[in-house]
Amino acid sequence: MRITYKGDYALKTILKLSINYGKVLSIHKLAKDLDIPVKFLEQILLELKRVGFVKSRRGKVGGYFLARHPSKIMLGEIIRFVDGPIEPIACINDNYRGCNDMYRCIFRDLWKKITEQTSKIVDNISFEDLRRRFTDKKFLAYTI
Amino acid sequence: MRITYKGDYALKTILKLSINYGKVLSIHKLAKDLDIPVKFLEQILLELKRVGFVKSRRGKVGGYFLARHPSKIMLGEIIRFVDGPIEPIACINDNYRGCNDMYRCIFRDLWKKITEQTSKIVDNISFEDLRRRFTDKKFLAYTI
DNA sequence: TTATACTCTACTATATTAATAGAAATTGTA
DNA sequence: TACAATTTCTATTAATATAGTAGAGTATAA
Repeated sequence: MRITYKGDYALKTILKLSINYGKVLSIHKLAKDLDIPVKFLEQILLELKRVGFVKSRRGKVGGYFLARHPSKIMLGEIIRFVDGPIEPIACINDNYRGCNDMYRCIFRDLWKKITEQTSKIVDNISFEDLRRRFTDKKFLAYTI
Repeated sequence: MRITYKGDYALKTILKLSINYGKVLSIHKLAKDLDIPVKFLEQILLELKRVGFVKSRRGKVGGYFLARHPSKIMLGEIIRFVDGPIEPIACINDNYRGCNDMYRCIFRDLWKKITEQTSKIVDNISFEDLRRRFTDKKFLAYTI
């Protein structure tokens, strides 16, 4: 697993929408507050919309909002969608189907173990959990 | 952490040299047995030599061999050297020095936890351990 | 002396990453 | 109805990383 800028942006955006659940936030507002290039965020949000994480409203008071409650969106879902599989190496995905490479097979168990451990973390934390952590930390100096 | 082809090649090469500890193997032999492009492996071995993982002998019966006993080479050392830090996201390396991005800070603990768990695996397995696993598996159909 | 092997520097092709550009469609409101 | 703010869509681009390839040079055992 490697989190790219795109993934980082997506996670921060979903968190922001979670904190503001119920409201509609414009791309411009999100991009400004999260320090993300507007046009890049635009693309990310369109993808997140197509797959059903967020919804949008056009026009004057338009913007984006979460399609589900933050408690129903797991961190791992966003990571996998934006940055691909959790696995540390590509070829583990098809479960080493037809693996006749003995050296690779020795490492296989390790990559699987790492994948399982990482998944256990990201698949058990929802954006509601993150939102709660956020408010608990009380970053009063910042504007939410 | 993401293991690239280069990293995969390096790991398999060190394992091969561990299994054949005490012998000298040529690039050609290694490349052929491990199915790695010769000139690519050449580069990788030079890097591994410069940093002291392997040593080499030139000339007619030349080749490469481990600079240390397999029990003294940890998996994580090779991974970090070839494919960089274990962290799933780049900016965690400097420990978020001067982090005034509250959204990032929320994720920070997670990336640290994932990093710690992964490190715990790769930093506690030596190539001697891997060699033992290999012989225990008794892949008799293959040529070691 | 020669065959075999490592050494070194440079080059290249492709994919991924991280954007940027601009025109079109929608919608609330004055 | 006009318009301003907003999303939508398609294309393009620049930079970097990845995965090699090429070729000339150096060392060494027999």
